[in-house]
Amino acid sequence: MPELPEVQTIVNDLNKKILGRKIVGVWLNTLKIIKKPKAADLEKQIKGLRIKAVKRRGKNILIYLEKCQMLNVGCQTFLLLIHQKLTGHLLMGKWKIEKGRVKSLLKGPLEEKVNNYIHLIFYLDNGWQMALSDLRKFAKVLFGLKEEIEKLPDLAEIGPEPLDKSFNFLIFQSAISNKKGRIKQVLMDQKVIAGIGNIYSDEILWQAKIHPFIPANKLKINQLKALYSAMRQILKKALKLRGTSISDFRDAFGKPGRYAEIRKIYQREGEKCPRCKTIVKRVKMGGRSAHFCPRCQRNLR
DNA sequence: ACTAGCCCCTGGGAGC
DNA sequence: TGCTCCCAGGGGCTAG
Repeated sequence: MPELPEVQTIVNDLNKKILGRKIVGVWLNTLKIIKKPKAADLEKQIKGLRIKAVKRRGKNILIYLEKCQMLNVGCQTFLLLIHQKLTGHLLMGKWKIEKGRVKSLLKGPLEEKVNNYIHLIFYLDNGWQMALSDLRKFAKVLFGLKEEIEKLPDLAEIGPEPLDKSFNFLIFQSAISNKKGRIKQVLMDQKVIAGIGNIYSDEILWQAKIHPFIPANKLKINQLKALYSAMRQILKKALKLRGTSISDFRDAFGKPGRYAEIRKIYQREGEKCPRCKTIVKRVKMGGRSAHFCPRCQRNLR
C-alpha cells in the first residue's frame, strides 16, 4: 500500500518522464474510479493540456496541467489528483488494447499481471503512456480547475507534511499531544499528519519503543521526541530505498522498492524482534493489524 | 464535532 | 484437485 515514500518515489519517476508532455488521449474501462468530472467527460476536458508539474501531498499524486490561449499567455491551470489507495499502481509504459484486454508492448518488469488491472491510460504526445492499474478498484481520480480541486476536502483537510523543514518538533507535539485516540491511529490520521499508513506507523512505533495502543495524549515528552525523530528517520530511509514492496508496490517503471528487506516489525508476526528477540505480536486495531514487540514496546498506559 | 464500525473490491490462503 | 469461506486494508460514509 503506497504511503509517503512510495508515492514520492512515483512522483520523482514521473517528473523524469512526463514533464512538458501534452495529453493526447484517454482510455478507461472502469468508470467508478473517476470521481470528478463525470468519467465520460474526462477525455474531452483533459485532452490537449500540457503537464507543468508533478507533486505529492500526503498519499496523493498531483499532476498540474496548463492550457494557454496563445504562446504562454492567458493560461489556465488544471489539477489531476490520483490516490492509489491499497493496490493502485501508476505506471509508465506502452500498451495496446486488444479485444478489451490491455497488453504491454514493452519487455521487462511490466510484463506482469499488473497489466490485467489497468483501468485508465493517458496517452502522451511522445508516444509514452501513463497508466493506472488497480486490482481492487479503490483508487480515485479527480480532475478539474486547480482552484476547484484544491478546495476539496481530499486535499484541503490534509495535515502537515512530516518531512517538511517547517514541521518541527513543537508543531508535531501540538498536533499529537491533545489527541485522545491510540497513537498508531493518530499517526495514520491524514488530517493530523500526511502520508503515514499501516507499514510506517508500525515501523516508527517500534523504533521509538512505543506501544501502538497508548493514547496519544498520554505520551511523555521523551516519548514524543523519540517518535518525532523515528518518524523523520524512517520516512527518509524508506524514501532512499524507493519504498516498501511488502504487498505489491512498484515504482513507475514496475520495479519494487527495497525497504521491505530492512523493515523491523511490519508483517513479522511470529518472528523475533531484531532488538530483544521477543516474538513479534500482531493485534487487530480498528480493522487494521498492528505489529509490535510486546517487550520493547510494553509501555502501555 | 467527534468516533466506531461498515463498506468498497478481488486474489490468495486456509480448510475441507 | 477444486470448491467455499474469509481476510487484507485507506478512507468515505453513516449511525450513534
